[in-house]
Amino acid sequence: MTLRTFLRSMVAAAAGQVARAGGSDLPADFQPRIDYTPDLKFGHYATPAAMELAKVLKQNPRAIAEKLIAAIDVSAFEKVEIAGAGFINFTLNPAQIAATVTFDSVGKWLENCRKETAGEKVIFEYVSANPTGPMNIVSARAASVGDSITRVLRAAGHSVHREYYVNDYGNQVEKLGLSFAYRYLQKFTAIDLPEDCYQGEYIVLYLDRLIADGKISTEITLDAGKAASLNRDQWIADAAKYFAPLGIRSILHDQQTDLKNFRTEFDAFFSEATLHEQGRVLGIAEELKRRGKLRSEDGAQLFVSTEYGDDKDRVVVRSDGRPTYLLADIAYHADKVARGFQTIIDIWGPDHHGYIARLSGALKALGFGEHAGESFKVIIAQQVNLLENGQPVVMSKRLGKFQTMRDLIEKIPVDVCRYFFVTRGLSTHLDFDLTLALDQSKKNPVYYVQYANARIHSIFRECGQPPQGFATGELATAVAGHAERAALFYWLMRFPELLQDIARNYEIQRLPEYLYQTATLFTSFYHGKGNRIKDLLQENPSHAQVLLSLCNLTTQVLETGLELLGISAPREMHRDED
RNA sequence: GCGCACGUAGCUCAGUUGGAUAGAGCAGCAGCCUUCUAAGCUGCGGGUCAGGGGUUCGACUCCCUUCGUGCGCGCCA
Repeated sequence: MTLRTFLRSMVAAAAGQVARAGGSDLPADFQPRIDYTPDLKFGHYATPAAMELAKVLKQNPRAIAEKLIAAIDVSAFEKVEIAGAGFINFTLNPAQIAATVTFDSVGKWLENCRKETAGEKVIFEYVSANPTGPMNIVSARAASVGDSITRVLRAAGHSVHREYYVNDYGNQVEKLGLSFAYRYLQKFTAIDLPEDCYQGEYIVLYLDRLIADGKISTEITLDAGKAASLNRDQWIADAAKYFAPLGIRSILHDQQTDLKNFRTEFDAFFSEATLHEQGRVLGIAEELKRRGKLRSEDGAQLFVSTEYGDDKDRVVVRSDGRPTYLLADIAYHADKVARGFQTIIDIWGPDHHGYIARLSGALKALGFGEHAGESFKVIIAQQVNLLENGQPVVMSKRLGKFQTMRDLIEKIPVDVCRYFFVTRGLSTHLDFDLTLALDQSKKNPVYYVQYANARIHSIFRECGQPPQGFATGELATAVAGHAERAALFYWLMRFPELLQDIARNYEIQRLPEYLYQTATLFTSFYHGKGNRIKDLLQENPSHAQVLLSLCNLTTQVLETGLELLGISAPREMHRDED
């Protein structure tokens, strides 16, 4: 259990009792807030429950706080007191901590805390870059954040399916095939690349690879003579059709490689084309029609998204009978529902926020959200301004001159990239200065966290002690009266609570922040008077053992936390001499 | 024009479903290596939380409004 859960149930029981005595019932789902005190001198946890109850009971908060305390077994605590407008501050005693946190490894502790979570069946979609070119920096941001959130969701007890949607259907696929065809023809003939082709040089690189690998069929293969004599339009049409799936496959393959190198894992890559092939895209239009959510206009079918807060109704079937991208996306999300997911989360790029209303409207129209616990949430990953030497790097996909995710990984260590992306909330635009990231790499916060962990293992090495388990009761007793030890210990006790919070609000940036603070508190303990374990080993061996166990708890939290962020946790680090 | 975001220290950003005195890194200044790693530690300076109004015991947080920035407003994806 977490200490917070322990306190929450205690305060909830007291609040119920006080409310009943005051002649009113609390809402069935009333959960008192349990906050951290702003300073350990106020205690370990605090609750503003009396202020919340004051509204319901129409009584003075401090008077209610008195009654709440009377309903709690105060003798079990070190101290319970009322402060300010009516906060109740709790100072736990070691026996309570020993009884609540009873595990000798952080892994087992988290495993036990998972039982507090009503595990949801979650599908988390992120990155989903078009398979028509290399991934950009926003994809890298979404990859870091999405991957880390899903790891935390799992650690907190949810079942998570990680998915990547592949837009391998429609205009852009044809456009890609055409781009390959023209690039191939250009090798033998002077011909301009049409404007509606992908202009990037990467097409040529992929083409060269296909040629080198002997992947081009004899009907399409060109040589100088054939290029001069062929029916050009016919060849282009055939070649475009031939190259399209090959190009998609090659590009997707590279995207998967990049993601893997970025330590971003997916459980499935979902092909849009399969939905079309199975008739499920137009099928979902029928379903919407049955539900009275389509209307006709100029021969096209429109989804009445205005009923769900959209600016205007949106075309889902064109007048020529072809479905739009929106319809395919509706079918895709309907498929997620059909697969039994209750919580559907997408991370989208910055240019898609106008799209949320129509898609969530469509899900509502199809009945998703009518059952308790069903939710659809879109998180928008805002744009990244890439800077080099303080100057913006121009990113223009059209001109094919854009910074790719691969460039990023090649330039900057994955540990630094992932930490950097995940430290900022997704909803703000962020400046990423490549030069700065490299120049300051030695001072980068991620190294500070890793260094703290390496230091702990250095202690283990120096003391000749392999990491042992930890006994929380003994620790709580040993840290009492030592500012640095206590600050570190009670901070570590929050770890599972933090994961529970992130699993609820998806604010992943709180994890790196927490780990940084953990490193700071550890380092300050490390330098603190009387905390030098190597010396204590002779002077006071039992004391040394307890402090080693505090170190062990710290490293387990750091290593688990870094793992959740996909960042390595080296146990030995050495400075490069420059 | 309409819609959705964002605006916090010189710079980049945190700020727990509204909670006690608004924080960190970088940059700046002053100290600290016979020490389990100085990739470190200690201290200092730095803020009308874009402006104004409202809601309440309490607002960086919620509502309204003004200003600024970004994005979206296709029978493209």
